[in-house]
Amino acid sequence: MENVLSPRGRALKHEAIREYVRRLVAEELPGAPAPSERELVGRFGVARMTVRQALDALVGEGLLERKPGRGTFVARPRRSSTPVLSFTDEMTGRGFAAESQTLVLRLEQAGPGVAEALGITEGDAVIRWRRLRHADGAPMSIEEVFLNEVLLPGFLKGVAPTSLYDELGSRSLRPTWVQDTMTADLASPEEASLLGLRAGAPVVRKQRRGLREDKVIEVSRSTLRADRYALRITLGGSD
Amino acid sequence: MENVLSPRGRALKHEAIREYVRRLVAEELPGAPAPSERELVGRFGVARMTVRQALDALVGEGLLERKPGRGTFVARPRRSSTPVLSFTDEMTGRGFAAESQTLVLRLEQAGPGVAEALGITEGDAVIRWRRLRHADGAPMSIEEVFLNEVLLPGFLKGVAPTSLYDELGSRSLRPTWVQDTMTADLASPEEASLLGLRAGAPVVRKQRRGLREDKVIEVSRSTLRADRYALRITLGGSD
DNA sequence: TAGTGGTCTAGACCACGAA
DNA sequence: TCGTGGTCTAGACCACTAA
Repeated sequence: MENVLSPRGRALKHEAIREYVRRLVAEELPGAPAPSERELVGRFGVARMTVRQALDALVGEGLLERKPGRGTFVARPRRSSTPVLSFTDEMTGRGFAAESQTLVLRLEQAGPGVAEALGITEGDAVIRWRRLRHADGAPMSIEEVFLNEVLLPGFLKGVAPTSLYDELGSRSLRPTWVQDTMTADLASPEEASLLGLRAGAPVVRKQRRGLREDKVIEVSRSTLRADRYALRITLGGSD
Repeated sequence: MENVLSPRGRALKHEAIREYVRRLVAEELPGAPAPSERELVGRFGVARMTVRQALDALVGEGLLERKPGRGTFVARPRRSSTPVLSFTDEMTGRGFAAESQTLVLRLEQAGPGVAEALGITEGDAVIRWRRLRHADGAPMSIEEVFLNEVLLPGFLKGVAPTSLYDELGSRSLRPTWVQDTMTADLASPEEASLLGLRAGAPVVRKQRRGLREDKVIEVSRSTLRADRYALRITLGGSD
């Protein structure tokens, strides 16, 4: 039987089995049994090693767990480290409505600091996007993002997207990991005015480098109201 | 040939091969070739699937990477999320000498907040340990840790350990993951005095729950000088 | 006792990369 | 062309769990 589905050639049996089981199990609760290995051998007419290869992948993903002598079961989702979220995702996740107001959106020449952080040359074109971000209508933070213009042709011509990360995602440029640096400081008069604070109120300063496959996609500086924002992170393994 | 090495019985061939390769490769630089699968088949007199099982484990650990058509090679260490570090580890890693001065170390009854956070009952015995922490001789932070006394019998009788995490490690209670919450604030007069700041200077407040296998080991509150401390974290996948 | 996952064999053909 | 990893077969015996 020939197969022309994937450009690379044949459909792989272990992939077919893996996706079959993934779909079967998608809506099951943790602890529900998955098909046994021998059952899948029968269903797909395949060697047991092939079934095991498929299940190994799902076990590696944390979707399934094996219990020797008992069977294979849907695993409870593993606690994981804090994922990379956009402001919008983060606020939505906390039950707030995220809005934002663009203060600056234009092409500039990269200064030395931004060039260094983005891994480009000083004077190269960068997109600078400064926004005042609200949660449930109240000002929350000032965010200034710098993007490498070369990676984002036509970015300025489109309507300003609501979520930067969604827009990057549509170009397959959503950062998959970030390096954040955070500290505390006092609000400057301008910041205080934008954020509705008195000058000298405490703020969180956050710098971010967003990367994908070791390429810097995004560099940003944010100033957040300390009275409304706490960073919550989970670090460490998943035992 | 009989084998009595492991209490469970036989030595597993794939484990033996895995550890053999791990040792071989331990001191190699990234990019160095690992033995080919067929070479290991010959050396161990074993089926190729068995060799693959051993190598799969090492690939899963990120120690090796396969390059189809070329071979198997030592992988460059994967960038990982920020590990769980003690204050001592963290300062040492940044090139500072870590010291600390105990302000309070005694048994108390858990208040409602601490009891909740530790997952015990209000009034249960907790160890409270408050320290002023220095880096290179200058005050850096005030840290207050609460520990479940039941898990740490005799903790107060011993000499106060330098590193809490080392002490916990010796009892197999070192947290393997932590939930941190951080925000910015202004130093109280007492904090300012201890930290050598003027009152109203910005500080970072960090709350931590340290866990091991879903059991809360440690709860802490720290106040850090914002002018000397920035939190650096890496989040996200490892592509 | 019957079923499960864990381990293991001794082959096979394929696509790919380097020489 | 030759060696590599990727896939796959059709069995086997084992320890363990649950009925």
